[in-house]
Amino acid sequence: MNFTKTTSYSLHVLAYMARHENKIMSASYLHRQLDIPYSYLRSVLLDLSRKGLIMGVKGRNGGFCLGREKKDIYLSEIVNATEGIDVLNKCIMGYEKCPFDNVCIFHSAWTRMRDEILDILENTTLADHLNSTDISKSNINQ
Amino acid sequence: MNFTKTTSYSLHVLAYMARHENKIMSASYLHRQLDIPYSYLRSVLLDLSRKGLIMGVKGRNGGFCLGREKKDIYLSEIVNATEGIDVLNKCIMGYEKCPFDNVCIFHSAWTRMRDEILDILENTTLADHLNSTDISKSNINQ
DNA sequence: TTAAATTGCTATGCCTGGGTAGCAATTATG
DNA sequence: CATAATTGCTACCCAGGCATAGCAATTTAA
Ligand code: FES
Ligand code: FES
Repeated sequence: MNFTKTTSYSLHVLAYMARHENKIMSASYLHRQLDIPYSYLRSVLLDLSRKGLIMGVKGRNGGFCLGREKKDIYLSEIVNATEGIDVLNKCIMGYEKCPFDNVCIFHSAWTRMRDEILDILENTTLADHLNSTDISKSNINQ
Repeated sequence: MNFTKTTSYSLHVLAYMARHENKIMSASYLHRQLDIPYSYLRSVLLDLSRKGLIMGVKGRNGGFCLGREKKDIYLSEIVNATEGIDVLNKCIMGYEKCPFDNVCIFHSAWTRMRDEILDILENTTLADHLNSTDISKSNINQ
């Protein structure tokens, strides 16, 4: 009923990196700053790195930084890299051909919200995001 | 990002039963009518039965019928019996204190939709549902 | 009486999201 | 050089949603 934790973690990490640009941050540092389980954070970072959203720097004093400028990273790409943006194209009720003739009782509320979220994801970059919200100190679910 | 299949199955079964009230329907009959995998349908029905939403009748020609009058079964009870209605109280981004001060970028779209869905769930009975939608022949996801 | 159809119940399996752990390779520091 | 800190990578574990299969008990039909 909401984004996966992996997506949430990724958005947090990338937003944090955007806020402190040009700084190389290690997994252990990010772990301390964002309260994301270390081992899992490692695998999330590896994944984001493989997908080009961040760039890994090996060796002592190594770490990660944004793979592109923050004004060129759209939130939709992040969601796509984790759970895939298709989650938003599914009918809330599990129907196959939802958006068309097959209208359930939740249909209107669901599609309206879906369109709004999609619009936000596709038109907000990390740079925009910095100006609109403040998620520096996380209180993410455990 | 949407209701579980179990919830969807349950809503379908109960809506179908409401439409044909006072008729005892076996699992295999419902399976044929609603295209829900037989074995899984069995366990869903057992669960709904244990929770009192439907009533099981044993023996040949046995089956299930609504546990209460259709005007006394609210959709929220059904969702509660399957995945729990709490899914709707979480921040879409994984924040802890969503509805209060901690506002993420999706907050407005998310809470608006959430309130609408909750309102529908808590104020719609199976009887109301019959008058508003038609989900008799399902094309549910496999 | 025997067989068929049914629910009640339990055990099992698969897949995915979330999470842990460890090892090799790389780089900086003492 | 030796050690510490780091990423890259892989293997593994666990829980829950989804699904299958089978057995016992009950009831009806032939
Ligand atoms: S038919 Fe898909 S949300 Fe209603
Ligand atoms: S703070 Fe995220 S949806 Fe409310």
